[in-house]
Amino acid sequence: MKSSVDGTLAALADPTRRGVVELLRKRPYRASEIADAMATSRPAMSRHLRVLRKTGLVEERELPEDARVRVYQLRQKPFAELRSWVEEVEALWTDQLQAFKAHAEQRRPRRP
Amino acid sequence: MKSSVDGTLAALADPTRRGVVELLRKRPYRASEIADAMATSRPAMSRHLRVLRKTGLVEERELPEDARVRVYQLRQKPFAELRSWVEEVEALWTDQLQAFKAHAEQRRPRRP
DNA sequence: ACAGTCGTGAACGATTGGGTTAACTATTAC
DNA sequence: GTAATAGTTAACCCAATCGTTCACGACTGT
Repeated sequence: MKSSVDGTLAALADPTRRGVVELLRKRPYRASEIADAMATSRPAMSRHLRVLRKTGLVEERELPEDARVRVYQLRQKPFAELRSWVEEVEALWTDQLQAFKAHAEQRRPRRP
Repeated sequence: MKSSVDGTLAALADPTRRGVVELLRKRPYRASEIADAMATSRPAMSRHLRVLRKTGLVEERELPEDARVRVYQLRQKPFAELRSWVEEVEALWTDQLQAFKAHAEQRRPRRP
């Protein structure tokens, strides 16, 4: 059973791709703009965008007035899934602390 | 400027390490228990735990009654930071959609 | 038709990352 | 004391990944 966040985390692990995500927070950008903004070559960026597409983090559409350019835009679903995964992990802390205290108290410190 | 989440995401990108995190949600475990649970060798797990330690995702402590064993436990801070990063990205969607609609409307479809 | 632009794909090289086995240290048990 | 255990470190191998350059197909403008 592979979690739905595993592709997302792998995609976001790369600093360039994370930069793309942060860029696309503002507004949709075309591929070449993204490459320029991240100071990477277009072939390299093309592959990064492919990864982001396959994991569903971004969505591509065609610009109506110029069929050569592809405009990229964020998709919310993977982020929502990632957030709920993190929240799930975080949810256990109070219990975790209780368990730790309970464990620590039943042990006596060893002598120095 | 490197974000505080970049180490976190890199650490969580590996399935084994993510498995460790999910295991540690329940309670603290000792290193060898973790290795057994993930079905990986102890040296391999040792290195994974080192990564998790350096990024602050886990915390190591010594077992009082046996100084050989190291018990690992989650730390909340990086998860909180990751969650707030995701929330920041998510926060822009309504604006994003508005921007998209505005953009789309000012363009007329090209002729077939 | 021709030149220029947008983006992708392919082939190469370099780097990184994870796994393995084999020492090695520190601690505990006998 | 010696033997056994917990965990890490070191040296090596293999696979995946990222960037580059070059070539290509699709489209646009003139």
